[in-house]
Parts: sequence; structure tokens; C-alpha cells
Amino acid sequence: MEIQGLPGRLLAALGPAIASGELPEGTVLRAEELEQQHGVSRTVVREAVRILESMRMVEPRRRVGTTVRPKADWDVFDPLVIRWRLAGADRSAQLRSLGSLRVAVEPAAAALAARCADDDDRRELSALAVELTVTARAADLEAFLAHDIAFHAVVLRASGNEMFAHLKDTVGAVLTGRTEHRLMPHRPREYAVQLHREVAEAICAGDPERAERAMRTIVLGALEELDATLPD
Amino acid sequence: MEIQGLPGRLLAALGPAIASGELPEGTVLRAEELEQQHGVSRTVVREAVRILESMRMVEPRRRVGTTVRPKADWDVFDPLVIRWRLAGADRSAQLRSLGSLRVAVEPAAAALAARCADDDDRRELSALAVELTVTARAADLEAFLAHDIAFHAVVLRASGNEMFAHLKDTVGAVLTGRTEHRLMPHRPREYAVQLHREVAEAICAGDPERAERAMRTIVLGALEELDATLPD
DNA sequence: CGCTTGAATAAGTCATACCTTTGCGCCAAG
DNA sequence: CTTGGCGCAAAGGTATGACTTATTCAAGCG
Repeated sequence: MEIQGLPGRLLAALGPAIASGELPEGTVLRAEELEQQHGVSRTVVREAVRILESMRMVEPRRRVGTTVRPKADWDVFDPLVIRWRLAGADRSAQLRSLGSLRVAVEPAAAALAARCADDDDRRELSALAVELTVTARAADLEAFLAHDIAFHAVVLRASGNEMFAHLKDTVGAVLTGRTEHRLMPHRPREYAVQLHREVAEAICAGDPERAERAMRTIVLGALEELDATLPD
Repeated sequence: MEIQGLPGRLLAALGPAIASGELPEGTVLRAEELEQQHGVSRTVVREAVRILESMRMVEPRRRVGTTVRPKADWDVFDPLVIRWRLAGADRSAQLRSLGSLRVAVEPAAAALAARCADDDDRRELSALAVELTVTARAADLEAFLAHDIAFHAVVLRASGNEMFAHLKDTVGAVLTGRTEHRLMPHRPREYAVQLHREVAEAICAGDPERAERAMRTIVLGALEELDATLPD
């Protein structure tokens, strides 16, 4: 999954540093310096820089050096960029963006899922809805989170749209982030759990409007909570 | 914008070949072969392969070679991957996915824009709505396309959500693709143009519901047309 | 004052040598 | 005949030195 080897390590050092603003826009990174600072060879430095270039986070220019590009140019949909931003300074901005994205995508995915889901999807959704109810009652936050992530992943996958499906890790990262960082309510709200059941039922019943409405309520609620609790 | 130099050329050869299915899942690429086939050095091959790895299109494994990963693993939001797929065999599937994505995102973006757009945004939107009307009447498809792309880009940007804003190139690619490939109506439909004016007016008037509704009608119409005219 | 030209610099490329991991076959023991 | 481990070889991974190319900057010339 991760980039392997030394270039991966270098990437794990440079990416977060850039994403967090520690290396702000316009900073020049010279290959030779990176070699020495990190004790690796040119080969390694070049490969790491190439990857950052493909994410549009840096731009190598001859006779000048490799300069950090403005944040607006970055490939904000790249999973690594998202992770780095979530770990760093503009974690709040990233969560807000992702929140809005969820509000747009997940209801549409739920509606599609109500049309396209196969029997396995429906079974899995029903089972996960039950699990959510149980773990919420038991106030088992860890298990609840896992099932919540799985639930949204199944909805996204069942939509039959590959691009929606690929947002599962992103949504998972958001859910994980909010459970870890700001404290979820000591036990998940019964209302939220009920909405998840509603989504599962609507998808199983093949009712797109109901599925979409319930899912929209879920993600809008999450976004509101986010806005209410985020610091800046 | 593009990846530079020899690695860029190699990438431009490998990426489309993989995206089009010419090099199907499981194909092994050996570094030495790539060197000879393309007349480049190890360095170049490794950098290109690294980038493909970061897109999760290939997976290098020692003693085995670099194998092409299943399509489901690819980073489908990466602009290069999108472009390659649009140019290749599953152009239809890609257009469908993007169509659904637009249906989800653009109405939400329009609603946000009606809340967040600044005066410059509103002015620009109004101007573009006029341009659209004029070029549509003149049946100047090329100019119409350019303004259409600009229009949607402004809405996405005015939403204030960086992730939405970054979808502008993607949306642009879709619009370009449908104009180029399948033949748009000889002159843009007056109804569609009117809807664009409606979106612009609603955003200028700060009416999120109206903006969202009009935009949804636009992208739903585009998706229907797509489904109707796509081959497979 | 502006244009040209050249030198310095940093990235880009190549070739080579060597390291590290790992799949697979061979052989021996059960 | 099966099974386990040992070792080789194949392929990617890393390091390095030499060289190329593009680009900036400035000095010098018209």
C-alpha cells in the first residue's frame, strides 16, 4: 500500500513537512542538501521528488532547485496528500472540505445503492446496521467506529460507481479522525444509529429517495458537529 | 503541468497502455526490458515506475518484476489516470463515473457558491452566462465549450471548497470529451443555456436552493444524454 | 541603455557496480 | 513419495561518478 523503501521514507519526511506548512510555498529544496540531510543517494532523492512532482506539490527547475508549489496546485484528492494534511496544521480545513464532499457524495451514493446493490451488499448492510446498534448500546467506541467505516464503505461500493467506491478510505480517515481527536459523545447517539438503520432498510427495500434522505441527514449532522467543534 | 523529461515520455507510453488494457492486470514489466524497448537508462525507468506505483497502477516486487495491479486498485481520482482512461478503452465507463460524480458534486457546489461567492465571482458568472447565450446563438461550438468549462470552473471555485475547486479540470475534460467525440447538437440547446443563466442568477441573488436545483437539472440532463448516446 | 554572450549552477541522464530480497529448484531426511 | 530446508539466481533497490542540458545571472560589448 505504502511506497516502499528509502524513497518512501524520504517521502514520509518531505510530504508532511510540506503539507503542514513547515516548508512553505516557494521553499527551494536542493537535491544535494536532501542527500546529505537524509543520508541517501541521488537515486532515492530523485524518485521521492518525482512522486511529489506528480502530486503537484513541488516543481523541479534547472539552475534553481525544486520549489514548493502553492497549496492551491496540490492534488488534493491524492490519498497521501489527504493523510498528510489530516495529520498536520490544516487538519481543520481538510476535515471541513471532506465534510462537504461527504454531504455531496454519500447521499447520491446511497440513492444509487438502493438501485444497484446486489443481494450480498444488502445482506452486509443489514448485518452492519445490527452491529452498529449493538456496539452503540454497549458504548464500544472502537468496534462502533470499525462498523461505521465498513457501513459507509459498503454503501459507496454498492453504488456501482468506481469513483464513489474509492472514497471509502477517505471517509474512513474522516471517521477515524473525529473519533480519535475530538471526543465523540461517550456513546453514539441513538438518533444517528437509527438513521443508519433507515439507510440500510431503504437500500434493501430499493427506495432511493428514502436512502438518500436518511444519508443526507447523517452526513449533514456530521458536518454540523464538525463545524461546531472544530477550533479555528 | 505535465511530468517533464524522459520519465514523462515513458509515463506517457506506459500509463495509457495500462489504462487501455493493452497491458492487462498481472502483466509483468521488467526494468531491463523497458530500458531497451524505450532506449533509456535505469534511472529513467525507475522514476516512471515509481510514479505509476504512487498511482497504485503497478506494484514492483523483487525477484518477480513490476506487475500491473487490478483496475480496482488504481487511484481513479488522479488527473493523469482520468485522462488516460478517457483516451482509452473504458472511456465510456469513465465518462459514466464522472457523470455521476458531477451530479453529486456540482449541485452542492452551486448551493455553496450562492452562499460564499464574492463579488468578482458573481460578476464573472454573469458575464459567462451572457457569453454562453451569445455563442450558443451563433452556434460557435468551440467558444461555447470554452465558456462552458469556465462557467463550471467558476461555480466550483466559488463554492469555497478546495476539493470541489480541484474538480474543474476533470469537469473540463468531460465537457471537452463529449464535444469532441460524440457530436453535441449542432447548436447548444436553448434550454440548457437558460439553465446556466438560472444558475448564475441564483448564485448572484444568493439563493442556494434555486442554484442547486438548476445545476442539478443541468448535470442530470448531461448524464441522461450520456447514457443515451454512449455505445456500450 | 540594451542586447549578446558566456560562465556558473543545479537538475537531468547514463553506465556501472554492488546490495538485498525472494521465488524456486535441488537435495536429503523422514 | 512427501516434506523440509538450504542455496542459488533473478530482479528490483541503492550508491556513485561522469557527463549533459537547460537556465539564470552578470559582465562586457555595441
